[in-house]
Amino acid sequence: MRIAEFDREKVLRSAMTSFMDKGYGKTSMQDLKKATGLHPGSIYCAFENKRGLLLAALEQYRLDRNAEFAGIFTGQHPVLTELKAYLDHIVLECQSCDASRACLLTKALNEVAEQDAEVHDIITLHLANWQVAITHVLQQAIDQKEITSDRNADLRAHYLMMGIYGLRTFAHTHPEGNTIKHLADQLYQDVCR
Amino acid sequence: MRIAEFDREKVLRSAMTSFMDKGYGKTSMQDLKKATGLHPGSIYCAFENKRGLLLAALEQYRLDRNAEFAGIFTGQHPVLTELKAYLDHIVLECQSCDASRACLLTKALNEVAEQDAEVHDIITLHLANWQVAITHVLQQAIDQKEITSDRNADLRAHYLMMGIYGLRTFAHTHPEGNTIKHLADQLYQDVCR
DNA sequence: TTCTTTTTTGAATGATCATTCAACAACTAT
DNA sequence: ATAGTTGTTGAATGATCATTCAAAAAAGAA
Repeated sequence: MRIAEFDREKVLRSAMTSFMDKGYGKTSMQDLKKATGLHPGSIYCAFENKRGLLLAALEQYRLDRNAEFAGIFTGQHPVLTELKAYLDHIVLECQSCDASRACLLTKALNEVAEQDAEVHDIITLHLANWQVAITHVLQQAIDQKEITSDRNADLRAHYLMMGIYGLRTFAHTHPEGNTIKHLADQLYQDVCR
Repeated sequence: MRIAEFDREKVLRSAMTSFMDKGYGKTSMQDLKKATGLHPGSIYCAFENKRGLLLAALEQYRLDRNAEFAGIFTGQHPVLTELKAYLDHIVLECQSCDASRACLLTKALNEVAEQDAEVHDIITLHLANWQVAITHVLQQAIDQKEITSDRNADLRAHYLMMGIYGLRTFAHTHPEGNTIKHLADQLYQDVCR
């Protein structure tokens, strides 16, 4: 027996970053070797494929995002306060040095999901789980009378997700100033109206 | 002298479709040969490059979209009526058989603009022109008292664009039913509120 | 220690790709 | 008609890429 030497999480996060920076297709095994410190053979031994590495990276991404979500929606504050904090967090992400490094899910959805049914299904499932979580949050807000019930939580969640997708794309061409912040604030108002 | 035999617009639209279907990177010259009917040498003679073909296709896309825009915003109807028709048009596009074939600009922005400054600038310019056109439309609506002036045309235009970007991404995972239509309707209300 | 099993290493492989090029064909101008 | 110019053809080129593999190294079991 022999135990693998590398730190799986570190490797997966490096791969994630590479895939987000250059896209899956343009990230060569050499890039991945440099980024992860793993030689080609090791990658194939551990993940079977370049595609297998993507799948593993997507899973790690999901875990990280879930942890982030849980760290914000702790239930210690009013739901709407936490929702606002969540949106502010996303705004900061969009405004960060490299906005194009945003959301591996969306990126992979655009690039590879169209040609790979399994990847499509995985990403769709992740996004569906995210939607369920957001719907749950908004339902709580309705239950606690923080927002009215004349539009149900599902509709509001759909709209919020649409807005977040749009924010990220918009940020590609408007990284400067606080346009993103303004848009996020209005999105918040429209979702909670 | 000798005149090129192919129909430039047809060739560019074929290339556009290929790039939208498979992405720029995964569209091989063989794919382009099949799609356009042009042999590699002819493509290089006419467009210098695969990249040159992308630039030409982007320009054709811009022309087509401008024509489409002008065809809807004719000034023959109230501005808001035309805006609603525009959004309905986009909804149909999102719901069409292959929603992933949407917007070459957004697709190229995600895939190649990050690695190619010139492509980035071209796309950013196109999107900026689109934004100016939408702002103009909304300013007309304000001038004609169809909507209030308590939020200016620029803010409304930004929000509308964000929403349209979001709709397209959302459609990738929710092609079914009329979710997209509902979202577009609410977007319309929020922009015009 | 010695054997067995698994990982690591990095060069080799074969496929695919964008691009080039030289021969050829078509059109214009004289 | 003919020369000159330019588009077309499609095979050849060289680079890049994911993947494989055989040898070496490491770690636990005996």
